Amino acid sequence: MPPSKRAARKPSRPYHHGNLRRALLDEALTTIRDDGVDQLTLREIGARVGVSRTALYRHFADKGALLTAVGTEGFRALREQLVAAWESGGRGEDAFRSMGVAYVRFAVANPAHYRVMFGGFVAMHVDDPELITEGHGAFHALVDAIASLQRDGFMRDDDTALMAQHVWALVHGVAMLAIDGKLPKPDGVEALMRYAFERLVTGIATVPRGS
Amino acid sequence: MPPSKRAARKPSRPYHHGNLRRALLDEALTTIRDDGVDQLTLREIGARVGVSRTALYRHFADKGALLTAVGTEGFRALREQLVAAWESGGRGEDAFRSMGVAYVRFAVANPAHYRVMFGGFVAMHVDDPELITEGHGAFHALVDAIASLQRDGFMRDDDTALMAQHVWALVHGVAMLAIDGKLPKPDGVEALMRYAFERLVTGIATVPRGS
DNA sequence: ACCTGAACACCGTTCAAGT
DNA sequence: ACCTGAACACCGTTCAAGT
Repeated sequence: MPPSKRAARKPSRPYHHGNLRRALLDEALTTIRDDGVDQLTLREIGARVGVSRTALYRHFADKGALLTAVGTEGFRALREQLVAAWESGGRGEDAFRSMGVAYVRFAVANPAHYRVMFGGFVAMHVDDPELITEGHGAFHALVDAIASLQRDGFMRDDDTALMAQHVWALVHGVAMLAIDGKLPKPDGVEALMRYAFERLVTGIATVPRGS
Repeated sequence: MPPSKRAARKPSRPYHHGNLRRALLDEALTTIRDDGVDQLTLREIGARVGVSRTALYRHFADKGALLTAVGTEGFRALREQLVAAWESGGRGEDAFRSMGVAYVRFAVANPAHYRVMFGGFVAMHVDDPELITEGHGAFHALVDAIASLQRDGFMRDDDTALMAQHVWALVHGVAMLAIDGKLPKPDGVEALMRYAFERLVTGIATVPRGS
């Protein structure tokens, strides 16, 4: 085979990637979504992107760093969807419920990605500052909404962070049960969301709603 | 080296294990507890038990089957602790809270084991009948307690399974946040448990308790 | 700076062979 | 039946070398 045209076209950028980091990350996300996280091999991503097995180490210290970046992107996307649900829902009690639905939907729509974020893979660098920042960001979307509902008198005047942890635990639990397939098909997720969020709101609202 | 005495002692059982399956499983549990699940290699367990690398395949079809057995044992242990908490707590509202505490404590005491049970490792055989049976068993401890509280008029007369899923989601969520280290040290877990179970009971009790 | 191929030390699993 | 060593096809990571 003769050398390809593209190799000769731009000598100042001799290799074929302007943004290899981005390409590798996208490929990793695709692989995780389609095949699951344990099908993710550095060699395969390299091959798919059209690059040597070791080129990845120019952009990520190791496999853990790549997974950390994947998790970071996940928290960013999750926060965006939570904020969107809160704002487009009118920032009231209904919007709060919409946030919960958005949270669970994110996990159900991206189960493997969600698992990387919360799966506790030892390979992941849990102390990475960017990961922590984005994780806090997603949590803060919840804190902000609760604080707003407290200000408007809809929710109990308990410690906001504690309330947010309580809510987070519930939506996280529902999400995990859903993606683990532990809920009855086909409507188990929807049914549990409706029930759980109703009982949640009853538990933390200012005025207890009866039945 | 001359052949050891033990080799000659009992020709009818020529090798050195009466219950290799049990020994392998125990070694796997120890490794998972001490070093985490991704340090678990079949070769290493074999070596630790004093057996060839491939002897394991006589008792487990593959690594996934071993992990499945580990998960199964976990669900059995969890159920035992839930039932113990419920019964020794007097089968009332306090006992219900004790079950929640017992659940979270199990996860916190055995984080790696708990993660195998719920981590969604693709390697695990999620369709294994024993795993499913034990998983259902643990869940049923919750269902039974709730049904009892409903009978005694303490809890709302909603669908018992749905209520149990709601409770399960919350304790599971609290447990996951705890073992992921996402709660403030050193008392974040205890504080959240107190708050979350209080609000949970308020949400699902017959008579709404005020503040 | 960025990328490469070869090499190293692993891993799960298979298989023919021993007792 | 149960166990063994050798072999196979992988994997993450390192490293000297190329442009």
